[in-house]
Order: sequence, then structure tokens, then C-alpha cells
Amino acid sequence: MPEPHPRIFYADTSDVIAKKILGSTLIYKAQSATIIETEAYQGSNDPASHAYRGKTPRNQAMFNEGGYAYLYLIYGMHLCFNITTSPENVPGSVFIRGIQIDDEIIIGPGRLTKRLGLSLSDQNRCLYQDPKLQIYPGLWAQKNQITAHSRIGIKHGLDLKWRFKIHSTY
DNA sequence: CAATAGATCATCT
DNA sequence: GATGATCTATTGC
Repeated sequence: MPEPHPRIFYADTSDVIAKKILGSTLIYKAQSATIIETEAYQGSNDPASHAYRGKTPRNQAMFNEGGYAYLYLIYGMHLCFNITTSPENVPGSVFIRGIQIDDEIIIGPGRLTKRLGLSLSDQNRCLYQDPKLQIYPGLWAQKNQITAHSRIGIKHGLDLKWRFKIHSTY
């Protein structure tokens, strides 16, 4: 039996984890999804981040140590799913933008949370301890290529190339 | 095709 | 009271 990514996997900064987690397998409600697109968000060094101006009730989950779920509602209707990174009280998260389930490609943070059935009750779940929500190392044996891009839907921090996509090359 | 508008609400100022 | 780490439908070229 393979093990989920351990606690130490999430200890680095979000831009590193966002790349490293591509191709990993997300397990939720008997569904198995491959992570194919991510973005990184940090803290006071990242003007696009919810945590740019410090801790608030909404973003408190971003201050967890690495490996916890951070979810929030955007535009009154879409749930967005992140995984925290970095030590406790150092805000950082990997925002999941795209997944693949079997042959179905799902791009868009709101679409994928709806498809998987994630909800705010999954807030703060630990990805390496909670059996309901887990992430395993990828089983992609192919040679893959990762590209870096500007993040979507933000007004600041567009110079940071913190959106990452994995492409299978065969 | 590309551009725009509308939905809809918790959070922050 | 304004806004936003979005998505879809619709309009316009």
C-alpha cells in the first residue's frame, strides 16, 4: 500500500510545493483525481494573497502548518480548495486549479470542488492523517513537463510566475 | 471566435 | 457598501 505524502512533504514554500504536487493523486469520496494545475499563494511578500495583510477569520486556515485543507467561497458561489504549506504561522497555500478524473479534464477551481463534492466542512482537514481526504504520490511514469505562468484572476503580483501546469509528453 | 454581463454572498473597510 | 484566487450565457464582430 502506498502512503500519502507525509508531513515533511508540505514543509517547503508554496511555490516549491505547487510544482512538486503536480501529478499527485487526490482521493475524496471514492474518487481519484490527478492534480494537473496549481497556483502558489504566500503572505506579506505576495500582494495577491488573502494573507497579504495578515490573519483574519477567513484566512486562518492558511496559517496552519503544511498539509491542511483551506477552503473559501468566492463570488458568492464557487468554493476554492487549497492545501497549506510552510511552518505554522507562516501563511502559504497551493491553490488547486485543475484535476483529471479518468479521462475527464476539469479546469477551474470552482468546477473541480463542485465535481468532487468538497464543502466548507472539509476546512482544516489534515491531508496525511484524515482518511476522508488524502493525497498520494503520483503514479505518472511518463516523462512530464511543467510550465510556469502568471496567476489567474488577480490584480497584483502578476509578475510572479506561480501558476503551474503539468503536461504529459508521449 | 472575443468581449461583456450577471449571478450572489461572506468578508473586510 | 464594495469587492473578489469564478463560471456561464449571451452578445457582438
